Amino acid sequence: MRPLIVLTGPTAVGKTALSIRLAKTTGGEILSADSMQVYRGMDIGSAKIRPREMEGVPHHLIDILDPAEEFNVVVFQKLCKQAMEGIYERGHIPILTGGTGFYIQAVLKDVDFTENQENTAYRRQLETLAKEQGPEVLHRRLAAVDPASAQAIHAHNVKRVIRALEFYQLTGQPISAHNAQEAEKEAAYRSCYFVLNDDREKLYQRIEQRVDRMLAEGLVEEVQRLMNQGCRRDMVSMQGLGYKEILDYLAGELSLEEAVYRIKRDTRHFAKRQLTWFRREKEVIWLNKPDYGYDDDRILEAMQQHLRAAGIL
RNA sequence: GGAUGGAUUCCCGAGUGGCCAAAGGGGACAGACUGUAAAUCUGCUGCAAAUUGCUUCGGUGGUUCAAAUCCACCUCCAUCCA
Repeated sequence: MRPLIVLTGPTAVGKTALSIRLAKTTGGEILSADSMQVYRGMDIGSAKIRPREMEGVPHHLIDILDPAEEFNVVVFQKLCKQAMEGIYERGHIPILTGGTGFYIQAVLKDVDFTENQENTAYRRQLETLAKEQGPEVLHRRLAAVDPASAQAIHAHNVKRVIRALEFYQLTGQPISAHNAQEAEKEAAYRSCYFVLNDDREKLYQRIEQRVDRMLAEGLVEEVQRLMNQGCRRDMVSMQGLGYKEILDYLAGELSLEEAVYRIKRDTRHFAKRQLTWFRREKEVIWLNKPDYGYDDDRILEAMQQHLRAAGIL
């Protein structure tokens, strides 16, 4: 199996800085597993690494799309696999860095999304149905064709109910069966899955500070610029934390103070969700910063030990 | 100094004699997640190993079978009059 290093963790723990050092010591190239840093012009709010901070380490999947373009796991997986081929050809080790656990899973386990396309028209139809007649209608429909999914997905979770219905409509098979099958997959690479973490309190402090810094660096101006380019709230890119709230502020629907409060709060919530995801993933190697005295040298050393044990170095 | 209004569980805020460990919201915490994932959704939140018990609604003391709810005094806050 080919080698793959994963370095992830909740937002604002300090993944980026560590990833550069890791890349330099392992001769790796970085693949960004981030749903927002793919977009050009979204730099401040997505905490994107600056070119000079890359220190010559090649980065992939950053600045590859316009904010008006759609992005999702399938696109990510495809682009990521492509980029990895190039990295292997160069004899380097790919380092998957970023906070989107779902994307990491898609690559690491090589989850199969290919057997169906998305059906936008059918989706829209279901969406309006849910809006007009309530989410239970869709859920009942799902129960009729795929009881296992109906059981597993809460009726209020319209997005996932729709996806399950769409899958059935496209393939004639229940998505629950497909998911169960994919869930059994093991890692498709010789890998180490590192999760950098910190005490919750510290993490929340870092989040607050980072949001304040974003404002000071001109987040409002950045969003204003995107708005002038025609970015609107219903775009996938504008669902990003910091973007949707500032957009509301610029539309006069929120005071700046309220917008900032929400960005901080929702980023905390997000960090919690990330942690929940990583806890569920098996085989992850937790790197708690306080355990290493907040010393990146020591963390790096521990990572190298794991990499050697796994036969990656 | 006087008048009036207020003090509720982490926060905001309902509750005016029993159906109140106390609505609702927020936060915190926990979880789900296989084509929007920085999205979407769920659970839980006084303590104690039970449908049981214990401690809570500014403080103290009373009335009552029964008080967060009524009475007295006290403390603090707000507004108004001096």
